[in-house]
Amino acid sequence: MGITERKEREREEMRQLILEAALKLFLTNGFEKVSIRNIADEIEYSPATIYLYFKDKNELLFALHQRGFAKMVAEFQPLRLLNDPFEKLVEMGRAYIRFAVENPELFDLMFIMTAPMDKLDKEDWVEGDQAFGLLMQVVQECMDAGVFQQHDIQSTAMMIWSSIHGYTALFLRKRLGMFAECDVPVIMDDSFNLFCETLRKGL
Amino acid sequence: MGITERKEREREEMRQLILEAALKLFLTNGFEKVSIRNIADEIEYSPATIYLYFKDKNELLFALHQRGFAKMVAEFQPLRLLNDPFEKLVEMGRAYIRFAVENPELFDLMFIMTAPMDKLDKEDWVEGDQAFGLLMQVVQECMDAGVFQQHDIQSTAMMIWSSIHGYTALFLRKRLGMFAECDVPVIMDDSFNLFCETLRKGL
DNA sequence: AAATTTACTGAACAGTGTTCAGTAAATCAG
DNA sequence: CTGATTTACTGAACACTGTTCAGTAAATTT
Repeated sequence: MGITERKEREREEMRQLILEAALKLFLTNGFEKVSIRNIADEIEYSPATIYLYFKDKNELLFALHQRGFAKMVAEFQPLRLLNDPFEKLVEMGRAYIRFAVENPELFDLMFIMTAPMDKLDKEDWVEGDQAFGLLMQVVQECMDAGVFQQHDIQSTAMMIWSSIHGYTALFLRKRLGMFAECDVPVIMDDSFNLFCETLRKGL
Repeated sequence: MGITERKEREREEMRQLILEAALKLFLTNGFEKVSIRNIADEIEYSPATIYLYFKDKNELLFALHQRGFAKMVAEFQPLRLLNDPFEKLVEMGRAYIRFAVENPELFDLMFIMTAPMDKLDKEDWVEGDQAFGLLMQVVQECMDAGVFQQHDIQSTAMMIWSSIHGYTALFLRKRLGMFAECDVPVIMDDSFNLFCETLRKGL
């Protein structure tokens, strides 16, 4: 009975169609300014239809959020080639910041916006979990290689992630108004390099 | 002609009345769930009245945001008594995190939400500027005392602020789902202590 | 061919931020 | 004190928002 399979496939195609349209609109107009009606218009369906494929707007956002992680993980792949674990860590941080600056809307959805996380009960956040696992792995390598002293991995990884995340969060939410606009990138860079140096010397 | 003075005073009182009501509602119900109409109801005025005192919702939010900074600065005062500059820095970080955890809505407004910063043209962000100045001062003291090596102050202060801010941003936006809920505070604390230790050794 | 399931929609509900003509009171000028 | 003007406020509306639900037309099953 291939008919139910086809139905299911069509259903999945429709979901993807919605997500694609939503992503396109979000990336061009920003999240705040895109409504369910806009998305419905884009795919030439009624707004009510969207609710046949997603429970509510948050679920739709969460689906996009997963796409964001897929993209980020893809961009992290080249790092696997690096041999020096510390260099790998540093480049990972740089990639994180670069991703945030180049994909502000996606990054927002993944790490800053409240909306997509509102419904999540407990440990459904597989994507975040995996990404953090990757970081812990690299940190472990640094410790094994003697670049860092032995410390609790979770806390160490958390410390590094938080630090890197801080830059992006403050930058994306426009909290660096105390610097001249043109100085911001260079200060961010200097600051990041200083952090790396400090880690290498002090951790 | 004391009449214009009285008018001005009454106007300021009205502004404060609105802000007080708004803050009360925001802190009890969260920012997302409070509308201009709610605030108007609370003070028993028409919604349109609020627009006679604030250009739009963002301006109202920005006014509250300033109150948040006032409260934060007040909580930072006891730190002035500390003599050891490094201890001062550490306690400043701890106070920042504590403020975020104990006043999540205010902190959100001050450092995470986009809304209040949307209209701000360039360097209107006096509050943030002052707070950052305070941090730079302490960092300078640490360098002078020989706890840190000499580095560019702005970048160093930025590095420290970002790092501390990262914890709070990830925590408040519920991105620590990879840890068991009960572990979060202890990991945050371990991680913060590790950061301080790393700074002392490596900076 | 008839009955049933599926996919979709128009219209509505209750809410949002914001504007604006209109009103009543306070202030000013003569 | 009276009439004109300014001030403070409001009700109603506009153009949105997310979401629901009865109703419809097509696809599928019987």
